[in-house]
Amino acid sequence: MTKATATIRDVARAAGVSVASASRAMNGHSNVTTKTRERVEAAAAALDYVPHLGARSLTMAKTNTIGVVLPDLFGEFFSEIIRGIDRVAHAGGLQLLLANMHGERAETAHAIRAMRGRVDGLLIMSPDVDADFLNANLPRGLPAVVLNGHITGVGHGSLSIDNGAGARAMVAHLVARGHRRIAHIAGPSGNSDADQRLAGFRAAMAELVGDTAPRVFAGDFTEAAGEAAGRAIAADGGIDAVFAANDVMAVGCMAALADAGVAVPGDVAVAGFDDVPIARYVTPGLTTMRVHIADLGARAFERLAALIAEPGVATPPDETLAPELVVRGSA
Amino acid sequence: MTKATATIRDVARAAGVSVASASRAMNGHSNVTTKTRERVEAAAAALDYVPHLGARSLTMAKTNTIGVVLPDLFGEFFSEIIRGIDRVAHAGGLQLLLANMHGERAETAHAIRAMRGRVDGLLIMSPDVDADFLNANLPRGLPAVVLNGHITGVGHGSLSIDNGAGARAMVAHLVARGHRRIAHIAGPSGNSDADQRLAGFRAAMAELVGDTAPRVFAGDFTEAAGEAAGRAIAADGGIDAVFAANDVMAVGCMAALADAGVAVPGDVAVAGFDDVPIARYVTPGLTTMRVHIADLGARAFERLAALIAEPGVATPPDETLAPELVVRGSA
DNA sequence: CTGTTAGCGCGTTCAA
DNA sequence: TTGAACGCGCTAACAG
Repeated sequence: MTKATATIRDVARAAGVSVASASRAMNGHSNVTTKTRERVEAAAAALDYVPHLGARSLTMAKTNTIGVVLPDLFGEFFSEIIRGIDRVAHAGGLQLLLANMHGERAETAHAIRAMRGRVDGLLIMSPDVDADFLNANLPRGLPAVVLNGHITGVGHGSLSIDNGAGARAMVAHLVARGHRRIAHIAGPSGNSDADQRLAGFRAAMAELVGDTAPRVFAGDFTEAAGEAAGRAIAADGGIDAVFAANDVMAVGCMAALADAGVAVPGDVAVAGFDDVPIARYVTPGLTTMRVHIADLGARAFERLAALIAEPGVATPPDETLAPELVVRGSA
Repeated sequence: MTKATATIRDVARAAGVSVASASRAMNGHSNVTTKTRERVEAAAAALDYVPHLGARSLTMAKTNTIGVVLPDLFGEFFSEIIRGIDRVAHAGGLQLLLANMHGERAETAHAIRAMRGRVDGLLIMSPDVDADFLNANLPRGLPAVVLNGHITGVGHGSLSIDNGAGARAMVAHLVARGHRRIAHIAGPSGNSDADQRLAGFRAAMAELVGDTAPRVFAGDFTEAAGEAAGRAIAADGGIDAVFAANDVMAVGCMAALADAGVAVPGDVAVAGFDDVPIARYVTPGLTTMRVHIADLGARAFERLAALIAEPGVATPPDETLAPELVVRGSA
C-alpha cells in the first residue's frame, strides 16, 4: 500500500508544532523562530511534503492559473500563441489551463463556465465570443481578455490584429509590382481574421485597381484548401497574383502551382499572411504579412494580468497590432 | 461594486432548502423531489450560479484534470501532440494543465511538484526525466506516463517512438536508391529522440554501407540548423544524401541547397523524420518517416487514464510506436 | 426525502 | 512568537 502524500498536519505533528506555525515557517513569514523554522523544514523534507495547491487556492481565493480558450487551431499558429502566453505567464509563476474548442457554441460556453474556481482570469479566442455571449456565460467578476474580438465592460479587454490594414498593404504591394488580376484565397467564413482579411482585400482592390468583383476562392486555412485553389488558378490562366488569407494556404497553393508547371512568381505571384516560421524556407521564400503571433499572446496575457491585479478598472480601448510586410521571392 | 458569483449556499437559501439538497438536485441525484429540484434549478438560474470546481475537487479528491509537462517544443510537433492529448481528454471531460519547460532540470522538478493537488495524473516529456528523478520529485501516489523515456514502478508507464528502427529504415531506403555517401543532421544532444536517431543512423551505416564514421552535422531541430548544414553540404560536394533528424531541419537544408544551386534529389537527396503536415507541400515533397504524433499523445493519455482508474497496478511493458516510411520527391 | 454535521488541506484571524 | 478556532465552497455520511 503506497503511503499517500503527507499533509501540512503531518508535518506539524512531526515537528512538534501547530499547523499554523508550520504554515508560517514554510511560507517564509518573519514571525517564526529560527529553531521552529528548522524543525519544520526538516520534518517537511523527511516526509517529502508537497503542498496541495488546490487547497491553498481555496483559502487564498487565488489560483495563480489562467484559463486559455482557443479554437481548434492547426499548426504553428497554435504553438506560437501558446508559446507567447507561456513565456510571460511562466515568468510570473502562473500556470495555464487549456481548453481547445471544436467549434460548437454550447461547448465554448461550457468550457468557460468549467473554469470557475480554477483560474484567476481567462484568455479567449473564439468566433463565438461577443459581449452578449460573455455576459451570459462568464462567471461574475472573472476578468477576461478576448483575442481578435471586440469587447467592452469592466474587467474585460480585447486585442486584435489589424487585418484590414494588412490586407490593404499586401494588395498595394502586389499592385506596385505590376499585378492587376489578383485573386484571394479566403479563410473560413465566420472566423473574424478571415472575414476582415477578405473585406480588406475587396476594399483595396476596389480602391487601388478599380476591380469591384475580384476573384475569391473559398478556403479554411488548411494546406489542402490552398492546394485546391492553386489547381483552379493554374487551370484558369487569367490570374497573375494570389493573396492567401494565411501562409499555410499560400504554401499549399504554391505546391499545386509547381505541380501544374506554373512559375512562381513568374507566371503567378503568391503572397500569404502570418509569417509562420516555415514561410522563409519554402522555395521561393514566401512574401507575407508578418504577425508577431507570440507577441500577440504575450501582450494579451499582460492585459489580463493587469485586469486581475486591478479589478474593476474601466475597459481600456481595444489594442490593435499592425502586421508588417515581408517581401521574399514569391511576390 | 460587482456582485461576486453566487455560492451553493446562496442557491440553497433562495430555494428555501439546505445546501445538501441543493447539491443533490444540481448533481442529478435521484433522491430529490421533483418540486425541490425545480426550485433549486430556478434559484440557480436566477442567481446565475456556476459551481466552484476548485472546491469540488477538494472534497471529491479528484480534479478531472491532467498535467502536461513538455519541453520547449517548436512548431507543429508541439501543436500535434497537444491536439492528440486534447482529443481524448476532451472526450472524457478532462481539462489540461500545461507546463512548458525551458530546459532547466530544477525547473522541471518544480513544475512537477507544483501540480500537486491540481491534477489527477501527469503526462511528462522531458530529457531530464528518469526513474530516479521521478521518484524524487513526483508526489506520492500520483500516476504518471513518460513520453520518450523509460520508466518502471507502480503507477508509472512509458511510451516512445521506435527511433532506431525508423533511422534504419530510412538509411535502407537511401541505400536502395543507390546512395552511399550519406550524412546526418543531428538533433540536440541530450534529447532522447535525437540521440536514438543518431545512434540508429550510425548503426545502419555501419551495417548497410560499411561506413563506420559517416558525416554528422550538429543541429537543434530548428530550420536555421538545417540551413547551416545545407550550406556546408553544398560547399563540401562529396555528399549525395542527407538524413535530417527531423523535418524542420530537412526543410531548412533544402532551402540552403536550392540557394546554392544544388539540385534535390538530383545532386543530393534529402530526407527527414516526423512527417509534419508541411512536409508534403514543400517542393519537392519531403521523403520522411511518418510518426503519428497526435496518436502518440492520445495513446499516452489513454495509458494515463488507465493508471488513474486502476491505481496500484503493475507497470505494463513499454509501448513503442513504429514510424512509417513515406516516400515523396526529395529522396 | 431532507437537514445537520463533518471534513477535504490550507491560510489566517484572534487570543494567549 | 505560538496555537486554537474558523472558513474557503463543496459533497458525503448519518440521522430524522
